[in-house]
Amino acid sequence: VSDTRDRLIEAAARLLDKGGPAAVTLRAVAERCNVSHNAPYKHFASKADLLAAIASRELASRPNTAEPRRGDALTRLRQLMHGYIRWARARPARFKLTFGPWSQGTDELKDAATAARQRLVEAVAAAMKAKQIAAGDPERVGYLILALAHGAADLALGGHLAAAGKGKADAEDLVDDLLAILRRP
Amino acid sequence: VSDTRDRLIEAAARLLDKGGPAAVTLRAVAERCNVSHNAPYKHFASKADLLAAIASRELASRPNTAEPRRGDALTRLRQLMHGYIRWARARPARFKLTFGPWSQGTDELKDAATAARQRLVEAVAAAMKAKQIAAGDPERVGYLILALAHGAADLALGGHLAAAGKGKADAEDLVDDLLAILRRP
DNA sequence: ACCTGAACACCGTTCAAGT
DNA sequence: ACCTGAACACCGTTCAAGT
Repeated sequence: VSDTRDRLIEAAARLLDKGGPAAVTLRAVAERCNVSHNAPYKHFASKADLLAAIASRELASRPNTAEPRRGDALTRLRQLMHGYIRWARARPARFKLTFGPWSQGTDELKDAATAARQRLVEAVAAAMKAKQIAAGDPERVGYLILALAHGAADLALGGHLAAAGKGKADAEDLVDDLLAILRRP
Repeated sequence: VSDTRDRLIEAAARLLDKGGPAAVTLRAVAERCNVSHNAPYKHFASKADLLAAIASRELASRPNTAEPRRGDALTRLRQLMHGYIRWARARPARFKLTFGPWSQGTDELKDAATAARQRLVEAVAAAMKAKQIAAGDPERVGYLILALAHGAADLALGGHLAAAGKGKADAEDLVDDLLAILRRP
């Protein structure tokens, strides 16, 4: 609602991208918005509250932009997950924050999470209907694919995935592996 | 090597479990070891160094204790991943720290990661040899299973997994789902 | 309703010394 | 080799006050 509030969130998110969690101080955020160092307390109860607002906005906006428009059901599902991984790689600090201890709490964030999950489940159901992957509970299979993409992205960020030699696989490869396995024989 | 060094790491890990990352201050760690508030600097170059030491020790010790002794190859593989998830749930702060920005760096940590990965690949290869899961590259399939377990555990910690109704699945269920899919028909 | 300035307790880090 | 005590700049948070 408040203009300053939005600017504070944006400035904080930008500091997060630039210098990691340690760079996000209320003083630096305030300075970047040309307000006094404790003006943020008029918009957020605490620093944790500001971080939660970033996570909430991120979860609400990110999956929408990554939504593909064309292609068959399986292709759309695949692109949805590749978009998820691309987001994690492009904004690792926001990705970590979104699934950190701030994820509990506000209704705004819960609604965003529900909406994102719903889009995934619909993509899975469409792929099942088109008989491009084996029939089953779309919600359960959706969680399976999401958990894999999330884990692959998180491991990749820490450098725990890129092995040398024949086993070499990046996060996108692992998503494709799972989708290939889920295909009907 | 130094006795004080080990005690500092242990005290820091305990503070991490108790109050999260914010509770780990060098001053609190030092106090708990009955040394002055800057004695840690004689053993670690910085706070980040101390945190990296926790991550390293965690990665080296955890997977060993969770190694199962009995059962067929697929059962051992399953128990290995269930142990991974149990670890994440029991010590969420250590789990997050281990795969945080501290994971890069020391050789000690890289060796620990390599050893843990090797154990997983061997379990996968054994299950393939026993024809309990479809043949393939054990390293690649190992990463697939690890990424799923890791992602399921991380999402579960944030409360992003436990949905109501028919799609309900906890992290262990998702591991079992994947192993079931990987089975030969 | 929104903001400022001073102040408090705390933290990471450094430095000069001590044994 | 390992530790202490004082000091510095910085941070989250609070409070009284201003428009």
